[in-house]
Amino acid sequence: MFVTKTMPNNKRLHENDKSISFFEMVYQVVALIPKGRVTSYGAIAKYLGAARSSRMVGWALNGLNKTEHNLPAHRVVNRQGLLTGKEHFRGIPMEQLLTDEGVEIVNNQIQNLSQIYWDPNEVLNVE
DNA sequence: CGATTGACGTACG
DNA sequence: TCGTACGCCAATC
Repeated sequence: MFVTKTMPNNKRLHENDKSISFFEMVYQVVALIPKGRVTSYGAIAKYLGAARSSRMVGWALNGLNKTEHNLPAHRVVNRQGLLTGKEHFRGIPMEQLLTDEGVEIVNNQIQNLSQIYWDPNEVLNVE
């Protein structure tokens, strides 16, 4: 796995722990996305304390492509619910992965996004 | 080593 | 409401 020190069960893992990289924190959050739910690059970036680094989230996921991983990267879409990264998936298409989890997709657009949207800021940052 | 480029998002006109 | 500009961090050119 990519996680070496702080595990996902530790909330606010990014604030006081500088020992892990931005990428590793992205991987941790992605691993937490529940089945049948999706989140956005920006939401992850915001949760990591870098609200304007959403591009890096995508970049981090891109790094997963060249390596073996078991992360649900297909559950990360852009803010509009578009499957912008589908072209980068090898093997099973991103659209099928989501459909198998019960996510409705029409023309690369996730339906009822607001219902299945999973915001790490709300779920993981509950004080 | 500087410039460009991304699985994006926000700000501004 | 729509189009353009820029930021963010890391990797590639």
